[in-house]
Amino acid sequence: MKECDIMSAQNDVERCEYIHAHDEIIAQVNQNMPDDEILYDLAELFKIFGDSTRIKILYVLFESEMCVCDIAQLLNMTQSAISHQLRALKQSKLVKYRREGKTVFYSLADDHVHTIINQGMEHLAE
Amino acid sequence: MKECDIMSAQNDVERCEYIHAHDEIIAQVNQNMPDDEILYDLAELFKIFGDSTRIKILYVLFESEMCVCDIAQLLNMTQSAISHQLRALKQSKLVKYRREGKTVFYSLADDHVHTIINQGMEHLAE
DNA sequence: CTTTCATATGAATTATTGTTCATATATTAT
DNA sequence: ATAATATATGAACAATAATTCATATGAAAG
Repeated sequence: MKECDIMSAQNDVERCEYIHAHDEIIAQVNQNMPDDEILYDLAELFKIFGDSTRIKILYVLFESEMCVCDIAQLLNMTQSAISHQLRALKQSKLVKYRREGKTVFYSLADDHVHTIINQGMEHLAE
Repeated sequence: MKECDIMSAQNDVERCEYIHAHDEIIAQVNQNMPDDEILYDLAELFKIFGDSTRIKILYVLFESEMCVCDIAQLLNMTQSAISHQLRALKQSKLVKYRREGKTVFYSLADDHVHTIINQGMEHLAE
């Protein structure tokens, strides 16, 4: 398969008879749609909020910074499970941590977490 | 295994020697933590945002209501894939729809979608 | 330096999820 | 009725992800 065939194959989607969206709208979509890479990252970020264990961890951290073991006990889960999830939260920069001897204290990284979760809650409440 | 064993087994989590969180904090966490069912629903909601195809659909709908086929063409995906994802968005009440003959037009349900996505974008930008 | 405690991590397993394919439903036109 | 078009949906498959288990790392104490 030649390169140009790959490109044209990409455009070989089923088409409906009438396109309802006007050219103006299509132009606006193309203009305002962020790059694929950014949209991918955005989805990855929301994926992090899409697990009840991580949501619970964030709720715990709303109250105070806390060490891994305390979080595990509060949520009645294993240290390993919590540690794995904290890693995900850390990689998304939703939590930060500081070490104090053997203990590692985690806390919320910034205020977007609050806003995002609150908006989610509001949406559910409707 | 007796019932009471199941109950007590639940509390048989590894414990660290020192609990750092003070009683006051633990009480606050227990008080402010929503019910498990709500936290589960919240995670389910964010799961919907956690897929780039659905994010793209939402971005398209930022511009205008649109029919399934137009969305499929704009995103260069099959009608079936888009329809499946629209169902997920519909079930989470993130989009609504109206029928006009053979065509079904989808649009954003409320403004939480904007806020949530914007906050996500802001977080990424930091 | 060895032991102990808190945390992190790799591998395996199980569960979930997105897309495709085939087909069903719904609406309009012939 | 029948055909044609737009959308929806069930089943299968492939890809991801959460938890567990075993073990590694890192820090403090003996």
